[in-house]
Amino acid sequence: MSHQAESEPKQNKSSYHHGDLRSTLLYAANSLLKEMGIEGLSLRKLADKVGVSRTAPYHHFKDKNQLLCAIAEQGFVHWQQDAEFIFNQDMLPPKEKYRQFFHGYITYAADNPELYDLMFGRTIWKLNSATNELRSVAYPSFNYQVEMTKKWQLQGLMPRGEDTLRLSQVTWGTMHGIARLLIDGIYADRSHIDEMCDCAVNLFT
Amino acid sequence: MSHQAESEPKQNKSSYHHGDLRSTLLYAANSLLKEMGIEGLSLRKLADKVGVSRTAPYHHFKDKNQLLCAIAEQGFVHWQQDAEFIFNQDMLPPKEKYRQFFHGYITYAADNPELYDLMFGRTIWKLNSATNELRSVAYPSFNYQVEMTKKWQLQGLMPRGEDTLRLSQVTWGTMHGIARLLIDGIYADRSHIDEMCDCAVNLFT
DNA sequence: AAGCTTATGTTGACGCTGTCAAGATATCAA
DNA sequence: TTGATATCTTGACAGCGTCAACATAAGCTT
Repeated sequence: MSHQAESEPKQNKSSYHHGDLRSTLLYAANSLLKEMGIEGLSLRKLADKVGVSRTAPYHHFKDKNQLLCAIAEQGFVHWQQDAEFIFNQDMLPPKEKYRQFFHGYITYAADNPELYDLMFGRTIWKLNSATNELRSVAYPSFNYQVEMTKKWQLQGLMPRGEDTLRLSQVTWGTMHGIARLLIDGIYADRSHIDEMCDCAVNLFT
Repeated sequence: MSHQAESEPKQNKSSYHHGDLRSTLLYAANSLLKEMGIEGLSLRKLADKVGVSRTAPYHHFKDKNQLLCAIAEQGFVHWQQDAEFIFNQDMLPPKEKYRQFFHGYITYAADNPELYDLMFGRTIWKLNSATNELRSVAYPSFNYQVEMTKKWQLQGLMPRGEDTLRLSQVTWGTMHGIARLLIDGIYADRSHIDEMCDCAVNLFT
C-alpha cells in the first residue's frame, strides 16, 4: 500500500543536456533522503549522484527549499492515496476502519521517517517556507481528515459534543505525536505500535 | 512559573582566561537559540557574541552536539520544576489538576518553541546523540509522568483498563503532537490552545 | 537554412559552517 | 622555581548553499 519509488527516469539523449533532469533529481533526492536524512541531503551530493554539475539543479528548483517542498508534495499525494484506500473499504465497521486509519498513519510515518519529517517537520513549516504547490496538497489532506471526523461524529463513533475542528486537531495531534515519538526514537519504539494505536483508538471511540 | 533566564554570569578577571566561560556560553547560547532557532545557532556566532575566539568553546564542550545537549538538559530541569509545582497543588480536584498539567505543558512548549524543539526534536534523539547527562534528566521526566498516570488511573480519572505505559505514551503523545503542531505552525495556532487542551482533557478523563 | 531567443548546462567564487592541529598564555601543584 | 595542565589563540580544511558569468543545445521565426 506504500508507493515510494516512482518508475526509474529515462536516459539522457545528448551528453550536455540531460533531458529529464527535474524528475531525475526528485527521484535521486528521495533515495538520498532515505539514506542520509534531511540534514544529509545536500544539493552538491545530489548533483554528484545524478552526474551533473553542482548548480544544474538551480535551473529546476529555485533553491534547496523548493526541492524539499517538491519531495514533501509527493509524500502528501502518496499518503492521501493510502488514506482514501482505507476510507473506501466500505465493508468494515466504523471503529475497525478508524483503527486501520490510525494504524496506517503511524505505519506510513514509521516506514518513511525522513519523508514524514519533511512533510510535517519544522524545516518547511517553521518559517512559512512552504511553496504554494505544497500547500495546495497539504491543506486538503488535513481537511479530508476533518471531513472524516465529522462523519465519525455523526455515526456516533466519536463524541458529538465536541467541536469538529478541535476534535480533529486533537486526534490528528495524537497520531502526529505518536509518529514523532516513534521516528525520533523517544520513549517508544516500533514494537509498541499496535498496542499504542489500540489504546488511542479505545480512548477516542 | 517559567524560569528560562538564569542569573547573568560573572565578569572575567584576566583578559586572556575568561574564568567562567562554560556557563557564560550556556547563557548566551540560550538567548541565541531563542533569537535564531537551532539552525541559526552556530558555534562561531556564539563565540563571537561572548567575545571569545571561534574554538574556545571546544575546551568546554566536545562538539556542538554536547552544547545542544547541555541546553536541553537545563530545559528538562526547568520543565520538571513546573510540572512538580502543578502536581503539588493539592487543593485542586484531580481533573482540574490534569487540565492544568496539560495546559502547562503546551504553554511551556509554546513559550519556548526552540528549546522545546531541542529537548524533544530529532536533532538530538534521531541518531542517539544524547549525552548521558541529558538522558539522566530526560528519562526520569517521562517516568514521572508514567507515575502520575498510574495515580490518575487509581483515582478513577483515567480508564483503569488500559496498560499504564501505553496510556502514558498516548496521552503524552497527544501533548507532544499538539505542541509540535503549534510550534511548527501547522494547522493550529496559539489562539486555539485553550480549546484544544480542553477537548483533549475531556476525551481522556 | 539562418539567425535570435530561451532553456539548460558549466566553472569560479564568496561567505558561512564545524572542527582539527599547533602554538601562546595563564594557573596550579611539586 | 619549575614543569604540567587548563585554557585560549590563529591557521587551515572540507563541506555547504548560492550567485555571477559563460557555454551549449533546442526551438521558433523568418
